[in-house]
Amino acid sequence: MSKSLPKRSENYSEWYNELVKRADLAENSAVRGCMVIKPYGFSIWEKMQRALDDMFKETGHTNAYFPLFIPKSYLSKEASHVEGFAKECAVVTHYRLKNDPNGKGVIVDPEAKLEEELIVRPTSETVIWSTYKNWIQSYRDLPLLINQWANVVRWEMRTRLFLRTAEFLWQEGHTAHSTAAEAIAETKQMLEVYTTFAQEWMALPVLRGVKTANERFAGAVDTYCIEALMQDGKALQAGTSHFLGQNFAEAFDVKFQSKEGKLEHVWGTSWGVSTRLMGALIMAHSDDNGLVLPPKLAPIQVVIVPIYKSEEQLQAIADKVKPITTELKKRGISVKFDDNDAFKPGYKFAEYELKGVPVRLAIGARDLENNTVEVARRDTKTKETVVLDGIVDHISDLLDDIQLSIYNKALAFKEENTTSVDSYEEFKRVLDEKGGFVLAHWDGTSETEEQIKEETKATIRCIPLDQKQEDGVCFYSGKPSKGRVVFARAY
RNA sequence: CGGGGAGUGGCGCAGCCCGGUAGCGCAUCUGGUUUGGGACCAGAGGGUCGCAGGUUCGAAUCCUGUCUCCCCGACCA
Repeated sequence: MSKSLPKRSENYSEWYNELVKRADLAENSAVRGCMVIKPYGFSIWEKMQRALDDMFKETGHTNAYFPLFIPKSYLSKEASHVEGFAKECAVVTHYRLKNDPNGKGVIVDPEAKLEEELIVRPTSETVIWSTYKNWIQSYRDLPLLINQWANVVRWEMRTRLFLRTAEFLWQEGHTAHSTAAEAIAETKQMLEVYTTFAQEWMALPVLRGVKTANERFAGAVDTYCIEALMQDGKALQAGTSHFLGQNFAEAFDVKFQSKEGKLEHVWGTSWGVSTRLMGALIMAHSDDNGLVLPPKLAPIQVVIVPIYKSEEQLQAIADKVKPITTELKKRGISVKFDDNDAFKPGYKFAEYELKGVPVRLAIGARDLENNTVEVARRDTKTKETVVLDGIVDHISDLLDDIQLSIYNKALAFKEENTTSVDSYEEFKRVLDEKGGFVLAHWDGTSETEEQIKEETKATIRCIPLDQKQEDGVCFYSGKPSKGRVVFARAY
């Protein structure tokens, strides 16, 4: 195993794959397309879950759990929904194994065929709406605001750790409302929640927008999304929030009696983010030395590496460090004192850089003498020697500073890599030479969008929510347009 | 599903063309010296070479079949 990572500039995707494995985030499993999320990677996901879950609760949602299996007939109830997922569903056909009569392990018992096949959920709208039918009778039962944390399966042809795996973890919110306006407000509210989470926790600036008909969730009236920009200039959809209209209510016959006594279909939303966010986090901030984690999501925020020659020195350092770690923990800062004797300091420095620990303290004999500590920050790779008095405040401020400066760096990158173009030539040139978000006028037709996709591999990421109304002409067809949309090559 | 590549100790690879009973680096274990940016020395353990057939006195190596994984395309959060 070579010591250094591949360079981003030389082979971005190899850099990503190696980083994920070397930083102990995840690995490929024995099952094709499925990943094992390793403890270090999972603790980052847990931090994401915690922050998001708190925000969901704060906005009135409660968690519940619905089954992994969906009767096949459910999927066919909403026409566009089936069409969207049919090609990538795993199907359970039998419920029993038996010993192979030829003595070669076990075989599927042909006697145990299911009357109706079960689909492993690719998303849960259908089971959930079939349940909501029983839960909703009156306007008094509304709104129904539910989230679930679950795994889902989409049988992908080509997979990549975190970015696209056959099984992945996510949360899916499913809400029911008595009016369209209220459901739309919910859809937008959750988009705001995702935006806040991405920006404040992941330090990831995002674009908010609406998907075009082509990119819309199968079964939705409108799909809202947040889009982030990765360091290689490709866009990544980081979260989606769907206004479902009455599509699923009609398909599953979910009606409520209004105050006026009328029977009406309810209005729905669904929204989700997945372990894909891990991919976004990695690709947005990390460098050729390894992960760069925003302090708010780092499993270990501060690591302390002792530098010593003897047991006595180590003990002296440990004594010096003890009150600091106690005080840091009291403030909710996670800290690790790495006194493992099996590795030298240099090894540890490299290791914690690879793992993206935001702040590293090194303390040795020199520091004991001078009452100082060496403070190194991961994001800028800078080091300074600081006196121990007031070190806890210093670290606490430093973590805030790192969180902010990672965000600002990503924001500057996003702005530098957002380009407005007015001709097809320019469009193609920017895509090939620079990448990033490309703002351009589009005539609003699916035909144009599809042809552009076919010719350039770029898709419309979204119609931005803050779109400026300006008259222009579509760079592809020359037809009139009312505003610019965001194109990019995407993950 | 098309096109390419690869399966050999835990990991990364060499050996295969030209058959002779398996080797290197990292990791692991033991002992010692080390410790301010990925330590060094000495010793040790660990592989029926993806699987199944075949050729041969003899197969990691040649032949046939088969399975799996990875990369590139079409599909997708």
